[in-house]
Amino acid sequence: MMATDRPDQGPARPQAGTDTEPPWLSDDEREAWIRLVGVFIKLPAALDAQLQRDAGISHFEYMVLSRLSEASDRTLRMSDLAVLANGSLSRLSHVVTRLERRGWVRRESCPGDGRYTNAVLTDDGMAKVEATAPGHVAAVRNLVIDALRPEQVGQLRDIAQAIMGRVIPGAEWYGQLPHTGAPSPSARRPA
Amino acid sequence: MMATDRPDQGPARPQAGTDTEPPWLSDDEREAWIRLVGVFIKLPAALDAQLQRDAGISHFEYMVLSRLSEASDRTLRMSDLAVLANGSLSRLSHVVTRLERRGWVRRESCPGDGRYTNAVLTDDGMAKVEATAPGHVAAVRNLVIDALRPEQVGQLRDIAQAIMGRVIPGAEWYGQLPHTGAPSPSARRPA
DNA sequence: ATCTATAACTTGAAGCTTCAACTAACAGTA
DNA sequence: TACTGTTAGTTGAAGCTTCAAGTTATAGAT
Repeated sequence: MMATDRPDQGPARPQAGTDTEPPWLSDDEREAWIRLVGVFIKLPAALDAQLQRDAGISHFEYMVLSRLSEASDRTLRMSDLAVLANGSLSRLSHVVTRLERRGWVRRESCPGDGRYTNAVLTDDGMAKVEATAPGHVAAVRNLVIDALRPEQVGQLRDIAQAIMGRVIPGAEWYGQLPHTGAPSPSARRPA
Repeated sequence: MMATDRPDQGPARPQAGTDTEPPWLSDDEREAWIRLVGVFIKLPAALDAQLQRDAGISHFEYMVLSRLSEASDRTLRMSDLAVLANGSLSRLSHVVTRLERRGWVRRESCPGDGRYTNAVLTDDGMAKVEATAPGHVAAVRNLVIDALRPEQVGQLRDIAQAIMGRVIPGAEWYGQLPHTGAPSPSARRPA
């Protein structure tokens, strides 16, 4: 079998800019990679399935509601919320429109600086989050946490952190606990 | 702050069927989880971006072409290919239609059992994979492998394997090297 | 032989995300 | 005051995935 029959591995020659790197993945690396691909395809689908079935919302919608519920005054700027929910501003805008129609979120133009828009979680939205959280956490525990030995949880944290450092260059803040780091600044009005 | 303000954590009471489980995630668990969420949202986007920019195909399309290129006679049953590429049969069918239009794949009704359809990689398709693989492997290396210490690669393999065991119950085969396990049986004709 | 059940696959519609404009609001400058 | 540039956010279209329904081909039963 030719080397080119192993396309998950790489070329016979290194890429430009990576002249010191081994060209292919080793068997160990390849195995880890293929399994990681399985995880990042199937796990989101499993989470979406649980949330859709039990609460009629997507995982992204859940994250939006969840992040808002954690914020002071249940309020966050659209652009801050987009970062916290791991989505683009455009995606968030569409989703907030849908959440607004369902009565869980409302938009407010930021007093003092009309360029900013705040998303605010309504009482109904808060109730929705509270009703949905238990099942979601149970799913996370069942699918991920309980599958791991205690020391693997720490390993996963470090590995995920390391990958995020490459995927979003210069984002060591990633995955910081919201109540650990400062909530995104000026969520309500500009300084 | 009420407990319900931490919706990524869980309810004050355990879920049905998990009576012995702690109801919330611990801070360590929560941190690992939030970072994992970042990975499975941002990493696929980064891979898609690289492949789209350099080759004009999605990561799923790449996996389809790649799996076919590894198969004997570059041929795989649609349903087997769907599993190997981590997708639904419906999704695969749509994608193969697009790949057929681009001349990289063709369909063949399985001789001997017309219920099965084989997808076959054309010469153009093979050339496409060979041209695309180097850049893709470089991206995988850059975004994931090189971000990890050697021992973390093995940890990642085990962790991903453990999670897949929960996400796809009874799928310990997951992430097996294609050339290690037998290729999906009767890819070309029924027994 | 026919009839039923089932598995593989396809298809069209609906919904969501992405992408590329486009608008709005403000800061800085003259 | 007007002009320019920048950033936040919105919007519509295009493309992809999902979902449910429909086809086709075969095995098994009568």
